Amino acid sequence: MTTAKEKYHHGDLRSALLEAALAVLNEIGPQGLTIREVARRAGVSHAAPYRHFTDKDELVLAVVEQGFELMQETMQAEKAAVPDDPLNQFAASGLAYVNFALEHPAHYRVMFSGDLLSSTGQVSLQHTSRAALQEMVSNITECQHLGVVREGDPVTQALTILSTIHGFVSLVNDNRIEHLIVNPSSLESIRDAVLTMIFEGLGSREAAKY
Amino acid sequence: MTTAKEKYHHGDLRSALLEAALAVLNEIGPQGLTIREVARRAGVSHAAPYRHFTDKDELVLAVVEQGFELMQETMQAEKAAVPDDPLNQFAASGLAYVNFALEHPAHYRVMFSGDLLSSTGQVSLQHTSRAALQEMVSNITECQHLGVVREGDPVTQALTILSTIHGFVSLVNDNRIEHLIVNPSSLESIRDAVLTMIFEGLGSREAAKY
DNA sequence: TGTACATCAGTGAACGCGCGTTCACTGATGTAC
DNA sequence: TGTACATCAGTGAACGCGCGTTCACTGATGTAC
Repeated sequence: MTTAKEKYHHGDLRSALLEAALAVLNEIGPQGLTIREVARRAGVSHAAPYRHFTDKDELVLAVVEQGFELMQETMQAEKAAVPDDPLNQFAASGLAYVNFALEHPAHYRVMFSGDLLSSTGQVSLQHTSRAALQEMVSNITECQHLGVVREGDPVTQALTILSTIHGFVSLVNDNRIEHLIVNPSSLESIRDAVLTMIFEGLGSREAAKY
Repeated sequence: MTTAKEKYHHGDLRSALLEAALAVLNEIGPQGLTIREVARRAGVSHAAPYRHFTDKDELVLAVVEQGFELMQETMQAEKAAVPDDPLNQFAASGLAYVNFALEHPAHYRVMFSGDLLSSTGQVSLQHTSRAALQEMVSNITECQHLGVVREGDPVTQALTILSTIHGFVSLVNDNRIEHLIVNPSSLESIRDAVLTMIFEGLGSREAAKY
Protein backbone atom coordinates (compact mmCIF):
# COMPACT_ATOMS: atom_id res chain seq x y z
CA MET A 1 0.00 0.00 0.00
CA THR A 2 2.25 2.72 1.26
CA THR A 3 5.15 3.30 -1.04
CA ALA A 4 7.69 3.90 1.70
CA LYS A 5 7.28 0.42 3.10
CA GLU A 6 8.77 -1.50 0.24
CA LYS A 7 11.64 0.77 -0.73
CA TYR A 8 14.22 -1.59 0.72
CA HIS A 9 14.60 -4.17 3.37
CA HIS A 10 14.26 -1.46 5.94
CA GLY A 11 11.99 1.25 4.69
CA ASP A 12 10.45 4.02 6.67
CA LEU A 13 9.93 1.78 9.65
CA ARG A 14 9.28 4.54 12.13
CA SER A 15 6.21 5.70 10.25
CA ALA A 16 5.12 2.14 9.66
CA LEU A 17 5.28 1.50 13.40
CA LEU A 18 3.17 4.53 14.18
CA GLU A 19 0.68 3.45 11.56
CA ALA A 20 0.57 -0.03 13.07
CA ALA A 21 0.13 1.47 16.53
CA LEU A 22 -2.92 3.34 15.31
CA ALA A 23 -4.38 0.17 13.82
CA VAL A 24 -3.84 -1.60 17.14
CA LEU A 25 -5.59 1.19 18.98
CA ASN A 26 -8.56 1.05 16.64
CA GLU A 27 -8.89 -2.70 16.62
CA ILE A 28 -7.84 -3.80 20.09
CA GLY A 29 -7.73 -0.73 22.27
CA PRO A 30 -5.17 0.90 24.52
CA GLN A 31 -4.36 -2.20 26.54
CA GLY A 32 -3.29 -3.93 23.33
CA LEU A 33 -0.72 -1.28 22.49
CA THR A 34 2.51 -3.18 23.14
CA ILE A 35 5.86 -3.05 21.43
CA ARG A 36 5.52 -6.66 20.42
CA GLU A 37 2.07 -6.30 18.89
CA VAL A 38 3.06 -3.18 16.99
CA ALA A 39 6.14 -4.90 15.63
CA ARG A 40 4.03 -7.90 14.64
CA ARG A 41 1.67 -5.66 12.69
CA ALA A 42 4.50 -3.88 10.98
CA GLY A 43 5.96 -7.23 9.97
CA VAL A 44 9.25 -6.89 11.80
CA SER A 45 10.80 -8.61 14.77
CA HIS A 46 9.90 -7.27 18.19
CA ALA A 47 13.40 -5.99 18.68
CA ALA A 48 13.30 -3.81 15.59
CA PRO A 49 11.32 -0.93 17.14
CA TYR A 50 14.21 -0.31 19.50
CA ARG A 51 16.13 1.12 16.54
CA HIS A 52 13.58 3.96 16.42
CA PHE A 53 12.32 4.33 19.98
CA THR A 54 14.46 3.89 23.04
CA ASP A 55 11.47 2.91 25.09
CA LYS A 56 7.89 1.80 25.01
CA ASP A 57 7.25 5.16 26.59
CA GLU A 58 8.79 6.95 23.62
CA LEU A 59 6.62 5.02 21.19
CA VAL A 60 3.46 5.82 23.12
CA LEU A 61 4.50 9.42 23.37
CA ALA A 62 4.96 9.61 19.62
CA VAL A 63 1.48 8.18 19.11
CA VAL A 64 0.06 10.72 21.52
CA GLU A 65 1.82 13.64 19.90
CA GLN A 66 0.65 12.49 16.49
CA GLY A 67 -2.86 12.45 17.90
CA PHE A 68 -2.63 15.98 19.20
CA GLU A 69 -1.31 17.23 15.89
CA LEU A 70 -4.10 15.55 13.97
CA MET A 71 -6.72 16.91 16.33
CA GLN A 72 -5.28 20.38 16.17
CA GLU A 73 -5.29 20.31 12.37
CA THR A 74 -8.91 19.23 12.05
CA MET A 75 -10.02 21.77 14.62
CA GLN A 76 -8.24 24.54 12.76
CA ALA A 77 -9.72 23.39 9.48
CA GLU A 78 -13.27 23.34 10.82
CA LYS A 79 -12.78 26.71 12.38
CA ALA A 80 -11.47 28.18 9.15
CA ALA A 81 -14.47 26.85 7.24
CA VAL A 82 -16.82 29.04 9.23
CA PRO A 83 -17.47 32.72 8.42
CA ASP A 84 -15.73 34.96 10.88
CA ASP A 85 -18.22 34.89 13.70
CA PRO A 86 -16.07 34.12 16.77
CA LEU A 87 -18.75 32.25 18.70
CA ASN A 88 -19.63 30.03 15.77
CA GLN A 89 -15.97 29.42 15.11
CA PHE A 90 -15.50 28.44 18.70
CA ALA A 91 -18.48 26.09 18.46
CA ALA A 92 -17.15 24.62 15.22
CA SER A 93 -13.82 23.77 16.77
CA GLY A 94 -15.67 22.26 19.73
CA LEU A 95 -17.64 20.07 17.36
CA ALA A 96 -14.45 19.05 15.61
CA TYR A 97 -12.97 18.10 18.97
CA VAL A 98 -15.93 15.88 19.79
CA ASN A 99 -15.91 14.26 16.38
CA PHE A 100 -12.22 13.53 16.57
CA ALA A 101 -12.73 11.83 19.93
CA LEU A 102 -15.71 9.82 18.73
CA GLU A 103 -14.02 8.76 15.53
CA HIS A 104 -10.73 7.81 17.19
CA PRO A 105 -11.79 6.61 20.63
CA ALA A 106 -8.71 4.63 21.48
CA HIS A 107 -6.36 7.30 20.20
CA TYR A 108 -8.20 9.88 22.22
CA ARG A 109 -8.08 7.71 25.26
CA VAL A 110 -4.35 7.24 25.06
CA MET A 111 -3.98 10.97 24.67
CA PHE A 112 -5.98 11.78 27.76
CA SER A 113 -6.04 8.91 30.18
CA GLY A 114 -2.32 8.54 30.67
CA ASP A 115 -2.76 4.83 31.30
CA LEU A 116 0.09 3.84 29.11
CA LEU A 117 2.42 6.71 29.81
CA SER A 118 4.93 6.83 32.63
CA SER A 119 4.88 9.96 34.75
CA THR A 120 7.91 11.37 32.97
CA GLY A 121 6.06 10.87 29.72
CA GLN A 122 3.09 12.76 31.12
CA VAL A 123 5.18 15.80 31.88
CA SER A 124 6.20 16.29 28.29
CA LEU A 125 2.54 16.70 27.38
CA GLN A 126 1.82 19.50 29.77
CA HIS A 127 2.95 22.11 27.31
CA THR A 128 0.50 20.85 24.70
CA SER A 129 -2.55 20.91 26.95
CA ARG A 130 -1.59 24.27 28.40
CA ALA A 131 -1.46 25.72 24.89
CA ALA A 132 -4.86 24.23 24.07
CA LEU A 133 -6.45 25.71 27.15
CA GLN A 134 -4.80 29.03 26.47
CA GLU A 135 -6.38 29.17 23.05
CA MET A 136 -9.80 28.34 24.44
CA VAL A 137 -9.44 31.11 26.96
CA SER A 138 -8.50 33.68 24.36
CA ASN A 139 -11.42 32.57 22.19
CA ILE A 140 -13.77 33.06 25.10
CA THR A 141 -12.31 36.42 26.00
CA GLU A 142 -12.78 37.60 22.45
CA CYS A 143 -16.40 36.48 22.52
CA GLN A 144 -16.92 38.27 25.80
CA HIS A 145 -15.63 41.51 24.33
CA LEU A 146 -18.08 41.11 21.49
CA GLY A 147 -20.86 40.55 24.01
CA VAL A 148 -21.78 37.11 22.74
CA VAL A 149 -20.50 35.21 25.77
CA ARG A 150 -21.62 36.01 29.28
CA GLU A 151 -19.33 37.66 31.82
CA GLY A 152 -17.23 35.56 34.16
CA ASP A 153 -13.82 34.02 34.61
CA PRO A 154 -12.89 32.71 31.15
CA VAL A 155 -10.64 30.04 32.65
CA THR A 156 -13.53 28.57 34.59
CA GLN A 157 -15.70 28.74 31.52
CA ALA A 158 -13.05 27.02 29.44
CA LEU A 159 -12.61 24.29 32.05
CA THR A 160 -16.34 23.76 32.20
CA ILE A 161 -16.63 23.37 28.45
CA LEU A 162 -13.59 21.16 28.36
CA SER A 163 -15.04 19.05 31.16
CA THR A 164 -18.37 18.64 29.45
CA ILE A 165 -16.91 17.69 26.13
CA HIS A 166 -14.31 15.41 27.64
CA GLY A 167 -16.90 13.82 29.90
CA PHE A 168 -19.33 13.24 27.07
CA VAL A 169 -16.85 11.58 24.78
CA SER A 170 -15.40 9.56 27.64
CA LEU A 171 -18.81 8.24 28.58
CA VAL A 172 -19.60 7.41 24.98
CA ASN A 173 -16.27 5.79 24.33
CA ASP A 174 -16.51 3.69 27.48
CA ASN A 175 -19.95 2.51 26.39
CA ARG A 176 -21.57 4.15 29.33
CA ILE A 177 -24.20 5.94 27.29
CA GLU A 178 -25.35 3.73 24.44
CA HIS A 179 -27.50 1.50 26.59
CA LEU A 180 -29.10 4.53 28.24
CA ILE A 181 -30.69 5.78 25.08
CA VAL A 182 -34.03 4.22 24.39
CA ASN A 183 -35.74 6.58 21.98
CA PRO A 184 -34.67 6.48 18.36
CA SER A 185 -32.52 9.57 18.73
CA SER A 186 -29.10 8.65 17.46
CA LEU A 187 -25.87 9.36 19.22
CA GLU A 188 -25.32 12.29 16.90
CA SER A 189 -28.49 14.03 17.96
CA ILE A 190 -27.53 13.60 21.61
CA ARG A 191 -24.10 14.95 20.76
CA ASP A 192 -25.66 17.99 19.11
CA ALA A 193 -28.06 18.54 21.99
CA VAL A 194 -25.23 18.46 24.52
CA LEU A 195 -23.15 20.87 22.45
CA THR A 196 -26.11 23.18 22.09
CA MET A 197 -26.66 23.13 25.84
CA ILE A 198 -23.06 24.05 26.48
CA PHE A 199 -23.11 26.99 24.15
CA GLU A 200 -26.54 28.13 25.24
CA GLY A 201 -25.37 28.09 28.84
CA LEU A 202 -22.29 29.98 27.76
CA GLY A 203 -24.08 32.54 25.65
CA SER A 204 -24.86 35.96 27.03
CA ARG A 205 -28.52 36.54 27.83
CA GLU A 206 -29.15 38.57 24.74
CA ALA A 207 -27.17 36.44 22.31
CA ALA A 208 -29.25 34.41 19.88
CA LYS A 209 -29.06 30.63 20.04
CA TYR A 210 -26.65 29.43 17.43
CA MET B 1 -7.20 -3.47 63.38
CA THR B 2 -10.43 -4.95 62.17
CA THR B 3 -11.84 -7.48 64.58
CA ALA B 4 -13.08 -9.88 61.96
CA LYS B 5 -9.61 -10.50 60.65
CA GLU B 6 -8.22 -12.30 63.67
CA LYS B 7 -11.18 -14.43 64.66
CA TYR B 8 -9.60 -17.62 63.36
CA HIS B 9 -7.18 -18.86 60.81
CA HIS B 10 -9.61 -17.91 58.10
CA GLY B 11 -11.65 -14.98 59.17
CA ASP B 12 -13.87 -12.89 57.02
CA LEU B 13 -11.48 -13.10 54.11
CA ARG B 14 -13.90 -11.88 51.49
CA SER B 15 -14.27 -8.53 53.22
CA ALA B 16 -10.56 -8.38 53.93
CA LEU B 17 -9.88 -8.86 50.24
CA LEU B 18 -12.23 -6.08 49.24
CA GLU B 19 -10.60 -3.85 51.83
CA ALA B 20 -7.19 -4.73 50.44
CA ALA B 21 -8.40 -4.05 46.93
CA LEU B 22 -9.43 -0.57 47.96
CA ALA B 23 -6.04 0.06 49.52
CA VAL B 24 -4.38 -1.05 46.33
CA LEU B 25 -6.55 1.29 44.29
CA ASN B 26 -5.70 4.21 46.55
CA GLU B 27 -1.99 3.54 46.72
CA ILE B 28 -1.11 2.09 43.32
CA GLY B 29 -4.06 2.71 41.04
CA PRO B 30 -6.22 0.59 38.79
CA GLN B 31 -3.39 -1.09 36.94
CA GLY B 32 -2.10 -2.44 40.25
CA LEU B 33 -5.34 -4.18 41.05
CA THR B 34 -4.35 -7.82 40.58
CA ILE B 35 -5.43 -10.97 42.38
CA ARG B 36 -1.88 -11.54 43.53
CA GLU B 37 -1.37 -8.05 44.92
CA VAL B 38 -4.68 -8.10 46.73
CA ALA B 39 -3.88 -11.47 48.28
CA ARG B 40 -0.45 -10.17 49.30
CA ARG B 41 -2.05 -7.22 51.08
CA ALA B 42 -4.56 -9.44 52.83
CA GLY B 43 -1.74 -11.67 54.02
CA VAL B 44 -2.86 -14.83 52.27
CA SER B 45 -1.52 -16.89 49.40
CA HIS B 46 -2.48 -15.80 45.92
CA ALA B 47 -4.65 -18.88 45.49
CA ALA B 48 -6.80 -18.08 48.50
CA PRO B 49 -9.01 -15.49 46.77
CA TYR B 50 -10.31 -18.21 44.49
CA ARG B 51 -12.27 -19.56 47.45
CA HIS B 52 -14.33 -16.37 47.38
CA PHE B 53 -14.25 -15.20 43.77
CA THR B 54 -14.33 -17.50 40.79
CA ASP B 55 -12.53 -14.96 38.68
CA LYS B 56 -10.54 -11.79 38.70
CA ASP B 57 -13.56 -10.34 36.96
CA GLU B 58 -15.77 -11.24 39.89
CA LEU B 59 -13.41 -9.55 42.34
CA VAL B 60 -13.29 -6.37 40.28
CA LEU B 61 -17.05 -6.44 39.92
CA ALA B 62 -17.45 -6.69 43.69
CA VAL B 63 -15.16 -3.68 44.13
CA VAL B 64 -17.16 -1.73 41.58
CA GLU B 65 -20.49 -2.60 43.15
CA GLN B 66 -19.18 -1.63 46.54
CA GLY B 67 -18.18 1.69 45.02
CA PHE B 68 -21.59 2.36 43.58
CA GLU B 69 -23.26 1.55 46.90
CA LEU B 70 -20.94 3.87 48.78
CA MET B 71 -21.46 6.67 46.29
CA GLN B 72 -25.21 6.21 46.33
CA GLU B 73 -25.27 6.36 50.14
CA THR B 74 -23.27 9.57 50.39
CA MET B 75 -25.33 11.20 47.68
CA GLN B 76 -28.55 10.31 49.45
CA ALA B 77 -27.17 11.56 52.74
CA GLU B 78 -26.11 14.92 51.30
CA LYS B 79 -29.43 15.29 49.59
CA ALA B 80 -31.31 14.54 52.80
CA ALA B 81 -29.30 17.14 54.69
CA VAL B 82 -30.70 19.93 52.52
CA PRO B 83 -34.12 21.56 53.16
CA ASP B 84 -36.64 20.41 50.64
CA ASP B 85 -35.79 22.69 47.76
CA PRO B 86 -35.52 20.30 44.81
CA LEU B 87 -32.95 22.30 42.87
CA ASN B 88 -30.69 22.66 45.87
CA GLN B 89 -31.10 18.99 46.67
CA PHE B 90 -30.15 18.14 43.14
CA ALA B 91 -27.12 20.39 43.39
CA ALA B 92 -26.17 18.83 46.73
CA SER B 93 -26.17 15.32 45.33
CA GLY B 94 -24.14 16.59 42.38
CA LEU B 95 -21.58 18.00 44.77
CA ALA B 96 -21.52 14.71 46.67
CA TYR B 97 -20.87 12.90 43.40
CA VAL B 98 -17.93 15.14 42.58
CA ASN B 99 -16.50 14.82 46.07
CA PHE B 100 -16.76 11.06 46.02
CA ALA B 101 -14.90 10.95 42.73
CA LEU B 102 -12.19 13.35 43.90
CA GLU B 103 -11.72 11.55 47.20
CA HIS B 104 -11.61 8.08 45.68
CA PRO B 105 -10.08 8.64 42.27
CA ALA B 106 -8.97 5.09 41.60
CA HIS B 107 -12.19 3.61 42.86
CA TYR B 108 -14.13 5.99 40.67
CA ARG B 109 -11.99 5.16 37.72
CA VAL B 110 -12.53 1.45 38.04
CA MET B 111 -16.23 2.12 38.29
CA PHE B 112 -16.38 4.13 35.12
CA SER B 113 -13.54 3.31 32.82
CA GLY B 114 -14.17 -0.38 32.44
CA ASP B 115 -10.47 -0.98 31.94
CA LEU B 116 -10.32 -3.91 34.25
CA LEU B 117 -13.68 -5.44 33.53
CA SER B 118 -14.39 -7.92 30.78
CA SER B 119 -17.31 -7.14 28.51
CA THR B 120 -19.55 -9.59 30.34
CA GLY B 121 -18.68 -7.82 33.57
CA GLN B 122 -19.67 -4.52 32.00
CA VAL B 123 -23.13 -5.74 31.16
CA SER B 124 -24.00 -6.45 34.77
CA LEU B 125 -23.44 -2.79 35.54
CA GLN B 126 -25.86 -1.42 33.02
CA HIS B 127 -28.77 -1.70 35.40
CA THR B 128 -26.97 0.43 37.96
CA SER B 129 -26.15 3.28 35.61
CA ARG B 130 -29.57 3.21 34.06
CA ALA B 131 -31.12 3.61 37.50
CA ALA B 132 -28.80 6.52 38.30
CA LEU B 133 -29.69 8.34 35.10
CA GLN B 134 -33.36 7.66 35.68
CA GLU B 135 -33.18 9.36 39.05
CA MET B 136 -31.41 12.37 37.60
CA VAL B 137 -34.09 12.68 34.96
CA SER B 138 -36.91 12.56 37.49
CA ASN B 139 -35.11 15.17 39.61
CA ILE B 140 -34.85 17.43 36.62
CA THR B 141 -38.46 16.90 35.60
CA GLU B 142 -39.57 17.82 39.10
CA CYS B 143 -37.52 21.00 38.94
CA GLN B 144 -38.99 21.85 35.57
CA HIS B 145 -42.51 21.53 36.94
CA LEU B 146 -41.55 23.90 39.73
CA GLY B 147 -40.19 26.31 37.14
CA VAL B 148 -36.66 26.36 38.52
CA VAL B 149 -35.12 24.48 35.62
CA ARG B 150 -35.46 25.59 32.05
CA GLU B 151 -37.59 23.71 29.53
CA GLY B 152 -36.06 21.04 27.35
CA ASP B 153 -35.48 17.32 27.07
CA PRO B 154 -34.54 16.22 30.61
CA VAL B 155 -32.52 13.27 29.32
CA THR B 156 -30.30 15.58 27.34
CA GLN B 157 -29.96 17.87 30.32
CA ALA B 158 -29.08 14.93 32.56
CA LEU B 159 -26.50 13.66 30.10
CA THR B 160 -24.99 17.12 29.84
CA ILE B 161 -24.66 17.44 33.59
CA LEU B 162 -23.34 13.92 33.89
CA SER B 163 -20.84 14.65 31.12
CA THR B 164 -19.61 17.82 32.74
CA ILE B 165 -19.18 16.28 36.16
CA HIS B 166 -17.63 13.12 34.83
CA GLY B 167 -15.34 15.09 32.57
CA PHE B 168 -14.23 17.39 35.32
CA VAL B 169 -13.35 14.64 37.77
CA SER B 170 -11.71 12.58 35.04
CA LEU B 171 -9.50 15.48 34.04
CA VAL B 172 -8.61 16.18 37.65
CA ASN B 173 -7.96 12.54 38.46
CA ASP B 174 -5.78 12.09 35.41
CA ASN B 175 -3.77 15.13 36.41
CA ARG B 176 -4.81 17.02 33.34
CA ILE B 177 -5.87 20.12 35.22
CA GLU B 178 -3.56 20.76 38.14
CA HIS B 179 -0.75 22.14 36.03
CA LEU B 180 -3.15 24.40 34.17
CA ILE B 181 -4.04 26.40 37.23
CA VAL B 182 -1.67 29.22 37.89
CA ASN B 183 -3.57 31.63 40.08
CA PRO B 184 -3.90 30.76 43.76
CA SER B 185 -7.43 29.46 43.30
CA SER B 186 -7.52 25.98 44.76
CA LEU B 187 -9.01 22.99 43.11
CA GLU B 188 -12.04 23.33 45.33
CA SER B 189 -12.83 26.80 44.09
CA ILE B 190 -12.55 25.61 40.51
CA ARG B 191 -14.82 22.72 41.40
CA ASP B 192 -17.37 25.10 42.85
CA ALA B 193 -17.16 27.42 39.89
CA VAL B 194 -17.76 24.59 37.47
CA LEU B 195 -20.70 23.31 39.48
CA THR B 196 -22.13 26.81 39.64
CA MET B 197 -21.83 27.15 35.89
CA ILE B 198 -23.66 23.89 35.34
CA PHE B 199 -26.56 24.84 37.54
CA GLU B 200 -26.69 28.39 36.28
CA GLY B 201 -26.84 27.08 32.74
CA LEU B 202 -29.53 24.69 33.83
CA GLY B 203 -31.62 27.21 35.73
CA SER B 204 -34.62 28.82 34.13
CA ARG B 205 -34.16 32.45 33.15
CA GLU B 206 -36.08 33.77 36.11
CA ALA B 207 -34.64 31.41 38.75
CA ALA B 208 -32.17 32.98 41.17
CA LYS B 209 -28.59 31.75 41.22
CA TYR B 210 -28.26 29.18 43.95
C1' DT C 1 -18.09 -33.48 77.84
C1' DG C 2 -15.28 -36.36 74.69
C1' DT C 3 -14.08 -38.54 70.40
C1' DA C 4 -14.24 -39.58 65.26
C1' DC C 5 -14.96 -37.70 61.16
C1' DA C 6 -16.38 -34.82 57.16
C1' DT C 7 -15.91 -30.30 55.37
C1' DC C 8 -13.70 -26.78 53.20
C1' DA C 9 -10.68 -22.42 53.67
C1' DG C 10 -6.14 -21.55 52.79
C1' DT C 11 -1.28 -23.41 50.98
C1' DG C 12 2.52 -23.64 47.90
C1' DA C 13 4.28 -25.46 43.81
C1' DA C 14 3.56 -25.48 39.14
C1' DC C 15 1.56 -24.34 34.39
C1' DG C 16 1.64 -21.30 30.35
C1' DC C 17 1.37 -16.69 28.85
C1' DG C 18 2.82 -12.20 26.97
C1' DC C 19 5.36 -8.58 28.17
C1' DG C 20 9.81 -5.16 27.93
C1' DT C 21 14.40 -5.24 27.13
C1' DT C 22 19.19 -6.91 25.85
C1' DC C 23 22.68 -8.77 22.89
C1' DA C 24 25.61 -10.94 19.65
C1' DC C 25 24.65 -11.55 14.92
C1' DT C 26 23.96 -10.70 9.70
C1' DG C 27 23.33 -8.76 5.65
C1' DA C 28 21.82 -4.95 2.75
C1' DT C 29 23.07 -0.19 2.08
C1' DG C 30 25.84 3.87 0.98
C1' DT C 31 30.47 5.59 0.39
C1' DA C 32 35.53 6.18 -0.45
C1' DC C 33 38.76 5.25 -3.63
C1' DT D 1 32.06 2.07 -13.54
C1' DG D 2 33.98 -1.36 -10.15
C1' DT D 3 35.62 -2.94 -5.76
C1' DA D 4 36.50 -2.90 -0.51
C1' DC D 5 34.73 -1.59 3.46
C1' DA D 6 32.24 0.70 7.31
C1' DT D 7 27.71 1.48 8.90
C1' DC D 8 23.65 0.37 10.99
C1' DA D 9 18.65 -1.40 10.46
C1' DG D 10 16.58 -5.53 11.44
C1' DT D 11 17.05 -10.63 13.46
C1' DG D 12 16.16 -14.25 16.67
C1' DA D 13 17.34 -16.25 20.87
C1' DA D 14 17.38 -15.37 25.52
C1' DC D 15 16.66 -12.97 30.17
C1' DG D 16 13.57 -12.12 34.08
C1' DC D 17 9.15 -10.55 35.37
C1' DG D 18 4.35 -10.67 37.13
C1' DC D 19 0.25 -12.22 35.88
C1' DG D 20 -4.23 -15.59 36.11
C1' DT D 21 -5.37 -20.02 37.08
C1' DT D 22 -5.07 -25.01 38.57
C1' DC D 23 -4.27 -28.73 41.68
C1' DA D 24 -3.06 -32.00 45.11
C1' DC D 25 -2.34 -31.03 49.81
C1' DT D 26 -3.14 -29.91 54.93
C1' DG D 27 -4.94 -28.63 58.90
C1' DA D 28 -8.33 -26.06 61.57
C1' DT D 29 -13.25 -25.98 62.06
C1' DG D 30 -17.94 -27.58 63.12
C1' DT D 31 -20.83 -31.58 63.83
C1' DA D 32 -22.74 -36.26 64.82
C1' DC D 33 -22.77 -39.47 68.13
